[in-house]
Amino acid sequence: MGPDTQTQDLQNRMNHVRNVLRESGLKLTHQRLEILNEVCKADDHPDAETIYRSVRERMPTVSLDTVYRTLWLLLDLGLINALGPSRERVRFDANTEVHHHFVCRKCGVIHDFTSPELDGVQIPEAIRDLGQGEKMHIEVRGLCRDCLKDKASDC
Amino acid sequence: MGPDTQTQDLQNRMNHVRNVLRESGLKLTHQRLEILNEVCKADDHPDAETIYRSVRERMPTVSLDTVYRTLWLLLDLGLINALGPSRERVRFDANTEVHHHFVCRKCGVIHDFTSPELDGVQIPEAIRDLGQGEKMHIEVRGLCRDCLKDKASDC
DNA sequence: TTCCAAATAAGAATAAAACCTATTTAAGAA
DNA sequence: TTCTTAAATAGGTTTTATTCTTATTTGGAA
Ligand SMILES: [Mn+2]
Ligand SMILES: [Mn+2]
Ligand SMILES: [Zn+2]
Ligand SMILES: [Zn+2]
Repeated sequence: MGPDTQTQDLQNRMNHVRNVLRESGLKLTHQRLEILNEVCKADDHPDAETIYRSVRERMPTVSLDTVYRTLWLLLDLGLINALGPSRERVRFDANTEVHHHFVCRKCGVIHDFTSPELDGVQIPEAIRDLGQGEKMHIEVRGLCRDCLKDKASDC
Repeated sequence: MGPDTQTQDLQNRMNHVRNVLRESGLKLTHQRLEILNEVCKADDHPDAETIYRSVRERMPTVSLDTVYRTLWLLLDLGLINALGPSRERVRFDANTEVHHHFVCRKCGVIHDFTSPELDGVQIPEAIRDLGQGEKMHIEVRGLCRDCLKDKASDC
């Protein structure tokens, strides 16, 4: 993928986000566009502080709070992803049998599940180039039954 | 699994940990055994604070710091697992194509990878009972090339 | 029983993320 | 264009999960 294609991609991306924001009745602020631009340019999974520092080069008065708010907003809109669950503390699991987790994105409850298909999944060969794989974590995120019920009764 | 089997299981578990600690030249303190007991009894993925409160009922002078140190120790020994961000901040990813992550447990670097097998994995039916699955996160944890090299040169 | 490295308790420190509020601004209406 | 206002921001403060510091205690070997 050449630099032209990449630039084109970024343009498309920016336009798409502009549309989503507009359709959601959200304002297209300079801050949001700069932050979006930075997170789209990065391919190394930056944290909020790193994005903050980059944005500040072009926009010295931007606040860290705005960076956080904007990133959570883009996440809610499904325009970016987050690694390592936010607002969560570490939780411990003494169950060492093979099993996986369903994590509720609203209340944070974690349920175990097993699944013949997933239980059999092995660490793929492809990661040999990246390092030595030790453990695989498979996690499904969504809304638990209780939170679905709460949402339904909000009408 | 009846209550007797469960008690038996817990006993086996405790004995196993006693052996691992002894073999590693670590002390079998009352605190460690109480904390281990609590984390093994729980099946709801408790956080450190919750374990702390439970342990404190039987051992009122235990400190939160000891709970944390013990849980990280058990984790290092491979006797329990951790869910969520340990010592890590949230990181963002604007790449919305289907892909997965290799996370180095030492330096925290995150690399993308794709794998025909994993890319095809769907959210299993089994979680219907638990709620509405929205996204699947597959993550391989291990040591990256650089950290492997560092470890080798430590000799 | 004695001894000491390892472990702990208690309190202080750190830092990621959220909160508060006065001020600014995007964007629709006039 | 100017006016209007709810939404968004800046900057400072607060919260809180986790780690650090240090004086004291203790497990376990001799
Ligand atoms: Mn589990
Ligand atoms: Mn990625
Ligand atoms: Zn929930
Ligand atoms: Zn590494």
